[in-house]
Amino acid sequence: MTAAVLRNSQPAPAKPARLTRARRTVLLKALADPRRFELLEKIARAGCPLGCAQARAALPISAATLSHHIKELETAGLISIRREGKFHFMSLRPGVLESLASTLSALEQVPCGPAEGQPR
Amino acid sequence: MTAAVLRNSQPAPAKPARLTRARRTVLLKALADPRRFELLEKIARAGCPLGCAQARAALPISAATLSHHIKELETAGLISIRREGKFHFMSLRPGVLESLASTLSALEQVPCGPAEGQPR
DNA sequence: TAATCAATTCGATAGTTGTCGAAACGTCGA
DNA sequence: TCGACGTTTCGACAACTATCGAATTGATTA
Repeated sequence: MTAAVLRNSQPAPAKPARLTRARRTVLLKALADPRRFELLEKIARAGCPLGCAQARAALPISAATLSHHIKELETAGLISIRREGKFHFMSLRPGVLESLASTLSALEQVPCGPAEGQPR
Repeated sequence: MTAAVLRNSQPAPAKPARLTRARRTVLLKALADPRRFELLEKIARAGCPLGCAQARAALPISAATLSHHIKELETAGLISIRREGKFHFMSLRPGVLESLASTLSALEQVPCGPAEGQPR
């Protein structure tokens, strides 16, 4: 926990590898499906690599659909999969969400117009 | 201008109003279309409220499509529109992208496993 | 080798959505 | 009041995608 907190307490000084437009779109599309996001949440929250069976148990979808979503997340570069025999374990790829988040935040830095707070 | 700078210089101390799942999905869907994102970028970068005509000039789409995208962005709560006579001016709604960004970043705070940096 | 199990792929389907042209609506100026 | 213009709505269409059951692949075990 301390390590995580430390990593977090440094204000992440804006180096998360700028995203191309195409990549940004791919990421956003991958995240825009609610079930897929939920899956990603499970993977992220698990901390340790998550097995497909566990994912399966957590989501009310068929194996085929789960496989589809996993492939999407992997293709988008959001997760990586370690394949061990017939089991596959998924883990969050570090830094990717960070990059996207900072891309989004960057848009908020309005350079000029102060008035449009409540245009009402 | 000073007001905006001030508001911006405070580091937005991490309470950007937690998003519900539904809202998060709506936002992600709204951002996941490349043209719509581009439009949002234009609005954000313009600083001052952007007229439809300017948006129109900047994007290679028909008026109908533009209107559609504008509605999507407004429905998602990403922009607000000031309607003055026959002209409409769009501006970024402050804080929304921030909320989403922090939601995404929050997923990266792995609680336990520090080792899966490169599962290789 | 055969059976079993995990995961993927295939084929199909339903729902969503980005796009446009045409028509409609609202506002402004003549 | 009329016409011009900016924006929206309507209707339609094409492309995409989430979903599933069934068939397949690949690995483990009997």
